[in-house]
This record gives sequence, C-alpha cells and structure tokens, in this order.
Amino acid sequence: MTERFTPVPAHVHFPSLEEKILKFWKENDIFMRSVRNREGAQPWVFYEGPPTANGLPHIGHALTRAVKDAFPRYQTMKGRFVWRKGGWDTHGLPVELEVEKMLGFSGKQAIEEYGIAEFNQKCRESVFKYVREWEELTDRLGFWIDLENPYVTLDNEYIESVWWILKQIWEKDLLYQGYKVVPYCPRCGTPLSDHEVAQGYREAEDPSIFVRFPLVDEPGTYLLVWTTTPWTLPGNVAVAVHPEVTYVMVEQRTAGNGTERLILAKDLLDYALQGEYTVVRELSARELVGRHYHPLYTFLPVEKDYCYVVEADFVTTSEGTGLVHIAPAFGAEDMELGKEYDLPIIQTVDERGRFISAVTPWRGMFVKDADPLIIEELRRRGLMYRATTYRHTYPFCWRCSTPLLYYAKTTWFIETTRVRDRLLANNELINWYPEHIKYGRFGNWLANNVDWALGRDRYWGTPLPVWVCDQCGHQECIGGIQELRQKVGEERANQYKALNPAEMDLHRPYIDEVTYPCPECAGTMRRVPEVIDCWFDSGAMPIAQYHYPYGDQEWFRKQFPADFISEAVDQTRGWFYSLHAISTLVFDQPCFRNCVVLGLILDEDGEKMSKSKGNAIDPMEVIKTHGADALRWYLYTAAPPWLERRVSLNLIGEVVSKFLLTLWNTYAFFVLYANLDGFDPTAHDVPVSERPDLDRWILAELHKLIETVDTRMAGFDLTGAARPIAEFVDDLSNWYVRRSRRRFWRSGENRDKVSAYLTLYECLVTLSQLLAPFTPFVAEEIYRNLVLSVRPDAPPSVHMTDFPAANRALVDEKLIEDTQLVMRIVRLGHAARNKAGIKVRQPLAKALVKVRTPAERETLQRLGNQVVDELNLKGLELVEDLSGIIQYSVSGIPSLLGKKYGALYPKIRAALAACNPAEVAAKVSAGQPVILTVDGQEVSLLPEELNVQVSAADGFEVVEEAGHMVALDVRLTPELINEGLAREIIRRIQVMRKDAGFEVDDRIEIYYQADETLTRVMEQFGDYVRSETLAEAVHQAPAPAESFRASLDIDKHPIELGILRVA
RNA sequence: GGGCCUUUAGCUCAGUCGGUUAGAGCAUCCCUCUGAUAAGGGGAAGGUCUCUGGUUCGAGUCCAGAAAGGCCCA
Repeated sequence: MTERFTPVPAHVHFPSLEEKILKFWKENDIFMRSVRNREGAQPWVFYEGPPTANGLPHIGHALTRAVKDAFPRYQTMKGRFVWRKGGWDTHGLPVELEVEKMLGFSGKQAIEEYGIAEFNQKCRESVFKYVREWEELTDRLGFWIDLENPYVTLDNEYIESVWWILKQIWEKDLLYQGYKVVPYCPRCGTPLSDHEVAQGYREAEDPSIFVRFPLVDEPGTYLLVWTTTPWTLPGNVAVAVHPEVTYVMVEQRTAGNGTERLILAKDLLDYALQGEYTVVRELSARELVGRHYHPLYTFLPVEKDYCYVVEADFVTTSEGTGLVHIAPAFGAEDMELGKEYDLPIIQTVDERGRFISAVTPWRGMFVKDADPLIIEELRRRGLMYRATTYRHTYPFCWRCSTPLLYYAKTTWFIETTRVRDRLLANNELINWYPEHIKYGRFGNWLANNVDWALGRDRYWGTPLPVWVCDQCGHQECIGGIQELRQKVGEERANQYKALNPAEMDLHRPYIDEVTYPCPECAGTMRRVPEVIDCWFDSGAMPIAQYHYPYGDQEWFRKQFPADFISEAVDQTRGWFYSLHAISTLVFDQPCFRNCVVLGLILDEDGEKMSKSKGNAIDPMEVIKTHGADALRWYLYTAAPPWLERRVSLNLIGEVVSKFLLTLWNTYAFFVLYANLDGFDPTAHDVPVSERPDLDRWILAELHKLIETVDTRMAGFDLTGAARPIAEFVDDLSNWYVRRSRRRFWRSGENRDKVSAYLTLYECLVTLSQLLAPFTPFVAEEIYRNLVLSVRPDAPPSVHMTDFPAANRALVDEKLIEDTQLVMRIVRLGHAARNKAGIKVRQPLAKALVKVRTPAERETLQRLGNQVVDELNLKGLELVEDLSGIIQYSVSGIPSLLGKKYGALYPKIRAALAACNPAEVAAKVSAGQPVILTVDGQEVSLLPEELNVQVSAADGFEVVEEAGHMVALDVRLTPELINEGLAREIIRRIQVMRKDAGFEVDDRIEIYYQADETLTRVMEQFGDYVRSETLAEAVHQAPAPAESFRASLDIDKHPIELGILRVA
C-alpha cells in the first residue's frame, strides 16, 4: 500500500529539517512568490533599519530580525502586499574608525597624507566585510527580506535622494551654518550629533576644584567657584548666580594665618567648605550681580566688558558652590548666556583639542592632560581653595572612546527646534510598543529637541551638497545630479569623476573637485568640506531607498509611510528619531505608524552581552544546535519583546522538548495512523455538530485560539499571540490525542474514527498556518505534508495561504468550561490515587464525586465517561453528600464577607472557627443561612458566602479542591486485582513488542508459562490481552526459539513470555 | 541631578478588579503512566513577592519613599 502522507520520523533533527525547507524555498522562489501573490492588494509597509556589515551579527540582531519577520509574514497571510527591501548602512565614523584601526592611523592628518581617495576606497571595502555572515544569519533564521536588491547608503542614487531631502530643508530655510558649542571629538576632529553623544556616556573620574575669583572692589574677598573642567578656565568670561538662591559671605583663616572672605550659596556651605568658618552675612543674588572680579587669565586680548557676575536659571545648589563659571566657548548654556549679556567668546583650544599657542604655559597640550598643570598653577597663585576628584557620567566618543569636549565651532545645523511642535504633533500619530516610549523616552527627547548638528569634518559620508562662492560667499544647495551638471555645464561635467556617468562617484574627494562659476559675481563656487551625519542617511531611507523623487514616484507613495518598524531601544534617539525628524521636515507627517521597541538581550547571568566581555552567544551556534524555529519561538515567548531577557542554549533547548517536539509528535501520530488507515481527509465530511464532545471541545479551543492570535498579532502583541499557541498544543497533545488514541486504533471505518481524524487534521493544518509567522520552518513542513499530499492544487507553501479565520459559531464556551471541570476532576482523582499509593493500572470500583452546582453535576453526567476512563474506574457516582466518609472544616469567602462586613470580618472568621463544622456544612448543603452572634450583633452568613472543606476517609481516599471533591473507593476485590494483573501483563507485552522492533500494526502470537495466579488471569482475561496486543492467538506453552522472549516477575508472580510476529 | 523600565521559587516567567493556602515550566528527589512523544500525570522540596512606610477588615496587586540592575538624558 502506498502511503498517502510522507511517513514522519518519530525522531527529528530540526536544524536539518530547516535546511531542507530553506532549499525548498530557494529553489521555488517561495519568498518572492508569497509577496507577489498579494500584488495589487493594499500595501502593508515595512522598513528595514539598515545594519552596518563591518561587524559580526550577534544574538540581539537575531531578536530584531525575528521580530521584524513575524509581522510581515502575518500581514502577508492576512492578504496584504508586504514588500520587504533590505538595506545596508555604509557611511560614517564607525566605518572610518575600523579602517583607521586597520591602517594603524591615529588622526586626520594620517588620513590626508594617505589620500582621501584611497582611504574612502578602503572604507567602501570594509563595510561589506561581514556581509556574508549577515546574509547567512538572515537567511538561516528565516528572515524573509530582499537582500538581492537592497538599498545601500553609499550608492550614488541613494546619495542623490539624500541631497534632494537636504535641498527641501534648505528651501525651508532650516539648514544653516552656526557658531555653536557642539559635543566634539578631538580625536576624530568632528562634532557629534546629540544622538551620537547619547551612545557614549560612561562613568568617569574628573577633577573637582573650588577656585577663588578675587573681587575687584573688595580685596581679600573671593567668589568661590566650582568646576570639573579646569581646562575651560582660561576661557572664563563671567560667573553666574541663581536669582533666587541665598548666598553668604563667610570668613575663614588662611594657611598663612591671615583671614579671607568667601562668597558661596548658603545651602552649599557644607558641600564646599573645609575647616571652621564664620558666616559674616547673607547676600542676595541681586547684591552680587554686576560685580567684577579679576580675570584668572589674560592670554587673549578682550575688547568687551567681562568678568562680572551674571544671573542664570540653570545654576543649581545640588552640588558645587552655587556660583558657576561661564565659558561660552565650552558650554551650550554658557554660549546662550554670553549672547544675552554680550560677553566675549574666548576660544583657547584648537580643533585637535589642544591649547592654542597664545595659551603659553600649556600650548599644544591636549586640554584634559593640562588639567593637573592648571590646578598646580592656580595653587601656586593662591587661587585654589580645594582640589579633589569627582565621579560622574561623562560623554565619550561612541566609537573611539575619547572624552568629548563641549566646544564652540562653526558647523552646519538643521533647525529642528523650529519644527519641534510638528515633531511632537506627529508623534501623536504613532503607536509605540511599549506605550510608555511615546511620552517617555521619545516624547521627552522631542520636547527637549536641539538643532541637529549635521556637519562632520570627515571623509567617508554623504557629502554636504552646499557650494559657496570663494569671493562673495553666496551659498547654494544642490538637490540632484542633473542640477549640478547643469550648473557646471554638461561638457565640463563629464570631465569630473564625480559626475561622469561612466565612473560616477559622488564621494569625497571627487565631489570636492567640482566647481562652477558664481551666479552673483565673478567668483568660483566650491563645495564646503563637510560630509553629513550618517544617521541622516539611515533616516532618509524611506525616500532614498526608492531614489525618490528621481525614481518611481508612484511606488514611493505606496510605500510611505511605514505601517511597522522595529529596532532595539537604543535606536530611540538614533534611527527612530532620524526617520521621524526627516519625515517631519520634508512631508510634515510621521514616517511610521507602529514601532515595536525591543529590549536588550542579556546572558545567562543577566549581564549585557558584548563582544568585549566575551559572553556573547553566537546566534548561528544556537541555530545549529536547536534550530531557527526554537530560537525564534524562545525570543517571542520568553518575555514581551521590549523587556530585556536572558538567553542561553539550555533555555532554547527547552523550547524544543516542550513545544516543538510535542507539536511534532502530535503530527507524527496523525500521519502514522492516517497512513495505516489510508485516511483521506478530502473524502469525508462529518458536520462538527455531529462529532463527539471531545472533538467539538478541541475545535472550540482551536477557533478561540485563531481569534486570539489574529487579534493580538494585529495589535503587535507577539508574546500575547504566541503563548496561547503553546497552551493549545499542550491541550491538543496531552488531552485531545491522549483521550482519543483508542478512537484511532479501532479497525474498519466508522463515523467516530472519521470524526477524530477530521478533527485532528483540522487542528494540525490550522496550527501550521497559525505558526507560520512564528516558526516558519516546521509550519511549512507540516503544512506541505498534510495539505499537498491530498490537495496537490493547494498553495505550495503555508506562507502563501490565507491566515485562518475563526468561526465564532464553533467556540462553545460552555463545552470549554465543562472540559476544564473534567480535567480538574481527573486531576483530583490522580491525586487521590497517589495518596492511596494505588497505581492507575490497578482498576478501582468507583469514585464518589461531589461538585458545586447542578450544572456541574449535569456536565459530569454527560462527560463522566472520560473521568472513568482516565482514572481506570468501574464507575462514577455523583453525590450530594459524603457524610460518613468525610470530615468538614468551614471558612468564609473573604472576597464576599470582607466586602459585606468590613472590619467585622476577622471576628466573624474567629466565630466561624469555633462552630461545629459538620452542622455548618449541613446547613450550607441545605441552602440555609448560618446565624452567628458576633460582638453582640447577629450575623447571617449565606451558603454562597461559605466554603466547606472535607478531609479524611475510611476505605476511601478523599481529595478536595475549591468545592470539588473526589472520594476514591480504594477497596480491592480479587476481581479487580486480577484485572490489574492482566493490564500489567499487557503492558509488559507492549514493551516487548517495542523492544522486538515490531511495527504498531504487526499481528503476533503469544506464548506464556506462569504460576497458578497468572495462569488464571490469562485464562480469565485472554480476549482482553489478545485485543490489546494485536495477538491472534495465546498459547500456554514454552516459547519457540525464534520468538522474542522474556522472563518476568509481576507482583512477585513469575511468568515466561514469548511473542512471535505473524506473517 | 532628571526621565523611563525592571525586581515574584536555584533558573525562565504568569499573577485579571485588592480577597481563601501566591502559580506554571525547567532543574532536583520520590512515585506513576505510556505502541506518538526528548513527552504526560501525582507528589516532595524550593518564596522575607527587593526593602521601608502608608491606605485598607485585608496588599504581590493601590500610594509614597528607598535600594539594586538596566536604558536614556543633563
């Protein structure tokens, strides 16, 4: 007989199975077909956040990719057209630094000597260094995304679109050059944007110094000023006080036995001062404002009035002295304040972070290195009051770890502060998962928005397309290649490598060569030297990935904005912001409607995984050990995606044994028996209403599950969707199949068996579809075997099918509840057996069951056969009253009584404990109230407010839970004992069949020799033994030599058994 | 210094509206079932629900504060 379904091995190696499925997908182009299948349907737009392939992917990337995959697969099955274009981020400082490291460079000078062209060529090669590993992980994890036609941020077309965007911003007059304090990396020689700074905060130990600033009009009196950056003192131009802080003047003895007077905030006396002091008097801020002090340094000539006390709201009294040193060149707030008071800006530091030559004592020194020398110098001059150190978090360059300087320089900005309200308004239209990101992390960030520092004084990046006249300073922003060619002139354009179509490269240094005549004067237009922040590149991807507006505009409009994006939480101020900002700047609308923010992955010890710690788990290793489905399932179910979670090989292995194998074996069970029976699911139909309770129950659960999964996936709740599937698989395997097994074993055709097959078949096929977005491999395998084996015209892949639709009519909630009751009674019965120490194989006469309500009683009358069967009983009695074999104890139900009686409840509880429980129980079962006197007050407790518990037994074993009670009759008769022995013999023979390697449907002959007891059992239960073991004959005779034999001891009775396969 | 998140058994996680004895899986131990199963069932052991205070008849749950860890900002 040929098998209808491909036989399923009981032992499965998921990684190999997945390789097979991958091959199938590839050979049949299933991914693209699943996408194209929905062509013309409403698009559901997904954006890929581009990774940089100059580092190896780690487990966190596996999480991101697993999440990014599940929703598009689901939406595709829901009928949406989900285009999935891959992308690579290729520009920026991280890339340059890798190359610098490789070449052994330590700064910009080395790069310029090496040659920008050669350096950028190396960058270009470096960004795809690990692209194969990235592709392998992507592919092997089953992340369906088009990596054959990805967008790449270094492509000329991509750059052209970025230029177009910049021009839009330029035309709105939001792109400007400003002299501002920016976070600046002196090693990289470039300012960083806020979101880059955000990447690099670390604990650091800095000087903490209290410096005397001598007042001009009051010799011997000093402003006591605190700072952690001594190197900024040569740039000092003012001291700020808070208008509402109370200041004091104190007197202290000096080392030279004289006295001095210090001024500082009253609240900070203890923080700042050492030794004894006397308070001379209090001063208001107003008394201090405007008073001049002697400049600490005069390295640079100053023409404006400076070195006096000013007011500022940002002064705090949480630390320091309440007097803040102001150096506009080295602090954003200082710069603002400087503008307000028209203070000079004293720039004492060059672009490499070293003192300029005018700062004679420390010229050429890196400023941080000069700190101790400055402290020493101040000490010599008697201006240092106190110098210690201070631990705090301080920003470092996110890639090269150099401490950043806040440093005033000229650079390019996007005036995002002018669209702040729009940024906030557009954020209102975004659904964040988890929700708190919206007004928390992201919303706060937007509310505190500062202008986007766009320019980078670097080499490998999108060149800033601004040309400036070398004569008159006229500026133009170029928004496209054609536009630039026209400015230059077609003929000349082709002479530039940057513009010649044959070898076009818009990067530096080639673009720097392109000049054209100034339209305003006789000068020459030359490009500014900057490249732009690479975060702008990635934020431009919705537009630039389709080369908008130069590419297919209609396509772009269909693919904007995104329905869904997802990245880790560290992208809040990174990619999420750059997407949102650009979209708001250009189109004034949000760029994505739903954003799933992912938490970090921790190792087994809860430590953050990082390459440097060496505790990172290689995702490919996990996949090779347990498979991609197992990894994916773990990531979906272990915790909601936004929580950090721990990952280990063991935890993922658990998924295999607990979930995947349970599913697999249910599937294997179906195929095994369906093949034996030649069952064809397309050839039968039994209306669900005519199927047995068990079938209708699992179908009710199934359709309820469909609804749950569907709703939750639509609401981006991955974990909420996935976990119930695991519960269903457990129910299906451990209750439905377990309870239905015998129905499949029956020979011949009958309606009950057909019902069972149809039901299990529907469950498995539906499961394969529900699971397709989560565990795409095993889902595919099950689907293809179960469906294509009988319906060759069905879609060739589960991923090309429609997501199942729930049939509400089948969701019989009552039946679901009823079955839960049966399961509970069975559980109590097992507990009772266990308590009595009687194994399930030993039949028992009966169980007495007491339930809580007439409805439950009715349920058990209907479904009690399942209890009898499961507990190996001869009968079940539903009883109202178990007096005689039980004892009672009584308690109130707090949720009811507490609410009703409030503070009296504890006393009621005590009074109840003093009552005779049997009497109370009798009243309760009679439906009468129990009347107590508490605190001289008569209290009437209703039966439903009381809980009666039972215990003890005599010839019975009783287990009770929440009003349900099972009393097991544990008295054994010789009949029952013999039947138990028969079951034991059957089990031993079954084990022998398995050991002998017989097939499940092989027929056998049994030979036995035994003592008197077992011989009698074999005679009495011979037919039973025969039918259970598929034996055609039972011989009381020595087993032939060719049979499979065993000498056994059953309950101290010896038996010799032999089994022989019948041809 | 500020914002947000997390904290429940050795590990991974549930815990609804405040309500009886705080649950499940893994791991350990005992028992058991089994011709689908690497599974299932019953039990033992394992808990200061991070801590302190408050509200309440009653707090894992609500409120306030603190601690630890994480992320982000200054």
